[in-house]
Order: sequence, then C-alpha cells, then structure tokens
Amino acid sequence: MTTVLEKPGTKRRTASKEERQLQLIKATIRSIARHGLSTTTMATVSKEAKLSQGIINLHFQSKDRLLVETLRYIADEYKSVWEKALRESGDSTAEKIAALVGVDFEKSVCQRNKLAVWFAFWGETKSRPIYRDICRKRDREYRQIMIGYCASLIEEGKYQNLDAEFIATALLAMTEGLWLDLLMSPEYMRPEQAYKVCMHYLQTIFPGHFQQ
Amino acid sequence: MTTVLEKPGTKRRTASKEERQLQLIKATIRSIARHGLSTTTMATVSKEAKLSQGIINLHFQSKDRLLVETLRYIADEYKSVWEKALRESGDSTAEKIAALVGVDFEKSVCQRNKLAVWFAFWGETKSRPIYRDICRKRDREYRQIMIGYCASLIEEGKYQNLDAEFIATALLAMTEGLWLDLLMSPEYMRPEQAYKVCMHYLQTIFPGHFQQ
Amino acid sequence: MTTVLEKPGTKRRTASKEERQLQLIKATIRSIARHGLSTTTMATVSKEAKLSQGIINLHFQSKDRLLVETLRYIADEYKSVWEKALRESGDSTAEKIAALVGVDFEKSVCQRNKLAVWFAFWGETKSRPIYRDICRKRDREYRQIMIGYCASLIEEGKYQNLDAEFIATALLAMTEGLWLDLLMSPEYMRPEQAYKVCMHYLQTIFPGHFQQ
Amino acid sequence: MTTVLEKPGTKRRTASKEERQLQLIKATIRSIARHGLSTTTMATVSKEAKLSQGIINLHFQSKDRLLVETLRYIADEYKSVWEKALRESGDSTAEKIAALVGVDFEKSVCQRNKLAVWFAFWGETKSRPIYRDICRKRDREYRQIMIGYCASLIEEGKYQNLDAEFIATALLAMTEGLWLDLLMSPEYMRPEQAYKVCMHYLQTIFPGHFQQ
DNA sequence: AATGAATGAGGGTTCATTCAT
DNA sequence: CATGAATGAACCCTCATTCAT
Repeated sequence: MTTVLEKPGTKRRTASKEERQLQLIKATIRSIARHGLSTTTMATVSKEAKLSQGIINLHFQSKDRLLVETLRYIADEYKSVWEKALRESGDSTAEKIAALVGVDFEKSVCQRNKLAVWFAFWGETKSRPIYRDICRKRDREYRQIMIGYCASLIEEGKYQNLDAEFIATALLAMTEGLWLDLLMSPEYMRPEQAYKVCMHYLQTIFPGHFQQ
Repeated sequence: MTTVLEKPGTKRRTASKEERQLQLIKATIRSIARHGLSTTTMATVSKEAKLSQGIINLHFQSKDRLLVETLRYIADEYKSVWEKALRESGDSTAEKIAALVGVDFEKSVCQRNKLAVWFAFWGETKSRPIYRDICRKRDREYRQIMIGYCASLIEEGKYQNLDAEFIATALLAMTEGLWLDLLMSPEYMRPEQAYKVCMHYLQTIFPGHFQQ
Repeated sequence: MTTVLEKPGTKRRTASKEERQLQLIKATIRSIARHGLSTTTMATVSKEAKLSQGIINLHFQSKDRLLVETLRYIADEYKSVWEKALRESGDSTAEKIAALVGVDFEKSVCQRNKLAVWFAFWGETKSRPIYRDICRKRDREYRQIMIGYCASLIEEGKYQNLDAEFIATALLAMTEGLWLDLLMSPEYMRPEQAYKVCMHYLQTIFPGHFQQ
Repeated sequence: MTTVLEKPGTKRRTASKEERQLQLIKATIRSIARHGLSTTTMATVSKEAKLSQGIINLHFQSKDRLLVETLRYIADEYKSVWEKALRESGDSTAEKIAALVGVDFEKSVCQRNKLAVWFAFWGETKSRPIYRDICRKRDREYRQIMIGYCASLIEEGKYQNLDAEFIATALLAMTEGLWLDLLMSPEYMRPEQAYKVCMHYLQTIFPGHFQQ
C-alpha cells in the first residue's frame, strides 16, 4: 500500500484513482473505434490498457458503468473544448459562431476514434435511455449557446424572416451529418472541407457577416 | 392460411423462402429498434418473429448474415423509394430535388425503427467493412442523383459561385443530422419540421426556384 | 402404398422397403468412413444417399436404430462371407483355416470404409452395450468355427502342447491388429501383405500343414 | 490447500496451469470411457473434473484441442512407460522384448479406460488426420524399437528365414487385437492371459530364447 | 491496489426429430 | 412414400463478474 512510510526506492506502482480511470476510458475509446461497441469486451479494453482483467470492475464496478462514463467523458470533453474556444475567440458574434463550428472539426474532437464512439452510442440511444440523456444534454447545451449567438446576429444584422432556432438546428444537423461523412469516407471528406461546408451555409444565411 | 380457427401449436410450414426471410428481417428491424444492436440476439429476433430459435440459421446461416441482409434490405428499400418518388414527381428540376428530400422524411423511410437501424449500423462501420460498403453504396447512389439535379438547377438558374457537389454534400449532411434529432428527440423534432429545415436551406441557396 | 390395385401405367417410383434401407445403410457406411462416427449426422447420411432429410426417420425411426442396423449389416455380411468361403474352399482343415483367414483380407470385407466402421463402433462399445453385443456375437461365431478347425488340425497333426483356443485367440487378435494397420497406414500395409503375416504365423504353429 | 474445513463454495484457485490441464485430461479420459467419444461433451468432462463449464476453454481454447491433447497425453505416457521399462529391464535382448510386450499389458497402460480412449480415437482417424498422426507416431516409435530387438535376436540366434519387420508387425498386431478383447470381453480376457498369448508367439518364433 | 484463475449465465449454432404437404 | 421447412433441446463457446492471492 502507498503510505508515507513507503521505503525509499520503492516506486509507486499504483496510479491514482483518477489516472487509472482515465487510462481505462481512453482504452475504451480505442477499443470501440477498433472493434465496434458490440465487440468491445472487458478483455479488449483491459488489453488495450495493458492492464489485468479485473481492473475494470475494480474501478467501474460494471461494464455498463464503464461505457456510461466513457460517453460522459467525451461529452464533457466536448463541452470544455467549446467553452475554451469561446473564451479564446474574437469578440464579435460571427467570430463566436465560427469558433463553435470550428470546434466540431478540430483535431481533439473530430478524430475518427471519437466520431466512432459518438455513432456507436447514438446507435444504442433508442434502447438505452441513459445514453440518450447524456447525448441530449450535450446537444442541448451546445444548441442553446448557438441559438443565442444566431439570435444576436439576426438582430445585429437585421436579417428578416430568419428564426435563430431554425438556423441552429440546420447548422447542427449539418455538422453531425458531416461527421458521418468523416467517419465513413475519410478519404473523400476531411475536417477542413467539412468546416468550409458549414461556413458556406453561414455565408448564405448571414451574407453580411461571413465573407468568403 | 393462418386463420383464427387454426389449432394452437399448428404452424404454417408453407411460407415461401422469401416471405420467411422478409418476416425475419422485419423482426430484426424491430428488435434492433427495441433492444439496440448489441442486445439483439437470435432469441430476441425469433421471439419478435414468433418463430423458433433455429429458424434464423435455417434461412440466413448465421446471425452475421442476418444483420447484413437486414442492412441491405433497408438500403435497397431506401433506393426503391426514391426511385419511385422521382418517377411520380413533377418534371421540373426543383420538383425532383424536393421529391428526393421528401423521401428522407417520408413515413416508410423515416420511421424511428429504421432510423435506429441506420444509426446502429453506422456505429459499427469502422470495425465492420461490409456495413460500411453497404452504407456507402446507398449514400453514393443517392448523392450522384442529387448532384446531378443541383448541377441542372445551377445551370438553369444561372446561379453564380455555386458548386453542385458542395451543395449536395451540405444537404445530405443536414438530412442525416436531422435523422439524429428525429431519433433522439422525437418530441421536439418531427418529419415535417425536418423537411421544412431542408427546404429552407434550398430556398436560401436557390431563391429563384424554391419559394416559401 | 404399393398394392395389387395399383393402376396400370403407374410406375412404382418408390423403392421397396428393403432396397431403401440398404441404400441408407450403405450411405451410412460411406458417411462414417468419410466424416467419422461423431460427425456423421442425419444430414450427411441422407445427402450421401441423395435422399431427403426425413427419410431416415421414416425407415429407421431414429438415428440410433440406423447406426445399430448399420453395424448389424456389416456383421451379418461378414458372417455370410465366411460361410460362403467355407462352402467354396477345399476340404482339408488347413484349407478351411486359410479360407477363414483369407476372408478377413478379402476385398468386400476389408475395404477401408468398412474397417473405419468397425473401429468407429468398437470405440463406442464401452458406453453402448448394444454395439458390444453385436460385435461380440460376430466375434464369438467366427471364433468358435476357428477354434474347431484348429482343434481338428492339432489332432490331425499330433501337435503337442498346443491349445486350440489359445491359437485362435492369437490369430484373431493378429487379424484385428492388422486391420488397424490397414486403416491407419494403407500405404505401408496392404491386404495381401497382412494375409501373409497371418499365414506365416500358421506356418510357424502348424509347420506340417502350412508350407511356404 | 483443500481441507475438510474448507467452506462450501470456496474453490481452490491456485492449481498451477499444468495441474489443471492434467486434471482435465484425466477427466476427459474417464468421460470417453464412460460415455464414448461421440457423447463426450464439455459438460460431461467438466462435471467429471468437478469444475465449471468454462474451464476447458480457459485452458484448452476448444474442445477439439482438449481431445487432441488427451490423445497426445496417453501417447506420451505410453512412450515414457516403455522407455522406463527398457531402462529397468534385464540386459538380454529377449528380456528387452519381453519388457516391451509387458508394457502393453501393464496396469497403467492397459486399463480399460485408456483402451477405450485408444479405440475411440482410432475410430476417428480416417476423418481426423491429426489423430492419425499422433497414433502413427506412437506406433512408429515403438515399432522401430521392437524391430531393432527382433533383428538382434535373429542375428544372435541364427534364426533362418525370419524377417524382423515381419515379426514385429505380427507381434504388434497381436497386441492391438488383444487390446480389443480386453476392451470388449474383460470377463474372458485378462492382461496376464493376453501377455501369455504374446509370449507364446515369441516362444514359437524364437524357441531358443523364450522358454515356457 | 492489482491480478488473473475460475465461474456460470447466456450467446450463436447444430441437428435429430416432427409434420404439413 | 417421400419431402423439406420448422422446431427446440443441447451443443460449444464467450464473457462479465467474482475472489483468493
């Protein structure tokens, strides 16, 4: 056991709880990407983490909880990435919107491994309410922010006949559909291209604020 | 024929091979929608079909093949629905495009059960190439048609700075993203609404051809 | 049913009961030889016979009975072959013994297919008394005959210190052991060679009656 | 250690890999002897070993491999028994041959359980090449040794017209045929009697070296 | 805290048998 | 008689979970 009395020269071979859990979650992401959700087992995950079989139950009690925590992890990560992006972006509304869109196609969010995880869980939402709740929470938060900025822009730009919610919905849908392209046809669709598709939409809708 | 007078325990043994296979595919769709792909078992499917355990291996040899055939079935169905829609639509290019978009939110294609199946398989594409191939084939065929009509419209309407492929990509992405909303938040998003979102995009892009 | 009332011009498309059963037994022998007893199924047999699945239960009620009848068939055949051999052989005791030994390495008895069947059933005798009974009956009958001829020869030749039963036992054991060689190493051991091995034994035991 | 004080439900989890595998192989031998090869299932074996179902796949990956390892085990054991017998026997060639024959009817090799296993696998050799290979390897090694001693004896004794290979073949065949008697008619044939039958053959062939 | 041998429920699949045709 | 679609029990195997170490 790790104690203050630990003899000098004795290495702490045991990572802290959080470290271990993170290590396992990342292994889970790799496993889902590599094997698919339905072929991800405790064995594939623990092997991916280069740890023993029993470790997952030790830290997560059950496979179910591991999966839920994994989904929660990428949802949380997603949120913190766009929060950071907003903090670091320019001040104009258009810049904020562009930053939000940028997040979806940015490296840490948009790696194929993580897209695979999103789709894996989306595929199970209908039967697993907990997955649905987490996915919807992520969606709702992001959507509220986006609707807010769209509303601001409509007001600023005196755009007529535009409904902020409507536009945010279209934009978010487009983003998620492009993720599917990125997942399924990475040789045809690349993040920068996907970003341009979204920006083109914004230019069409808000011609005064997004120039080519 | 199965009648109310049928003795209990008496089973129809005369269904043609195709009928039985279709019956099992439909049961599979229901099972995936209800239980999720990773919880869909031979037992859930055969119970859903009200047939015996062994029946699936009899007709499909393996669970794997049943799943592949199920995916192929909804992909084929999707194609035949839009082919029919094109045949029956008005002659103008705009009407053709509208018909194509309409298909995605039409009852037979856009029922939640089938959306659940699409997402279930999309979630496994990275690890199961055969799923990916079928999904991409569906996508490619539909996309080619859509690109063609967009190109026609651009020419007809002398729209400037528009790229048909670009627009088709955006439109299709939007569609698939809206399917996710329909799957996850059916209480917020409904097919008619989703259709409107897509049409609004078209109105913005092709103002001369799509009126509100 | 085939009756005297059968309409003229109506062909009997159906083989007689015995013919069908024999056809199935022969298919069983081929299947056991090809696939082994533990991989012989109703399907492998009926396919081998080029008949439908249900036919075996129709004629033999169960797989168990088919196997028992198959064993009985080769046991009966074995017996009738040596009975015929004795009838057709020369009259001297030595010729009778040689004829009996010859039977074991004669074409119809000693084909590899049938050897495979014998060993297949011997392998199950410990657990299936019915197999054991049939095998022992065959053995006993043959052995009694052989003991008789050996006894005659001992008397005729005034061989001393020889026990007929003892010699018959040795000879029969040798035969069965040679069958194993024929089954397992057909490229090293051939029926004629095996026959010579047995005859050499007889020459050694009864030097006055068996010359080289 | 397993003691009478062990709490019910408490299982030893410390057996070494080899111990467990041996335990399972021995259970397999008992199961084949009791139920026959074609009725030996994972359940009969694990029950015989008083262990759980999954244990076999844990240690042998598949039923197939368990069976192969079981056959290999008795083949290896057979070899080490006759090697030991040769080491411990008298120095004369005749004593060596007698020792080899003795092995075949010695307790550890010639128990009915093990005979049942040999015949069970022999019955499947035609369809399962791996079984054939193992059986033939055992046979070949033993045969080479036997041929060698027979050749020595022929030379030593100046026996004329004797072929060592021929005699070894006869002797080994006799042995295996006697095993069949021991398997099928243990009430008539006993190991000591079988041993005498073989020795009588040797006395006849090599009268100068084997006395009654 | 960490391991990995062991468990046993439940998965996919096979196959002897039944039975409507 | 004969067929072959259908059944369901029993097979082999996987895998989440437990637990002695």
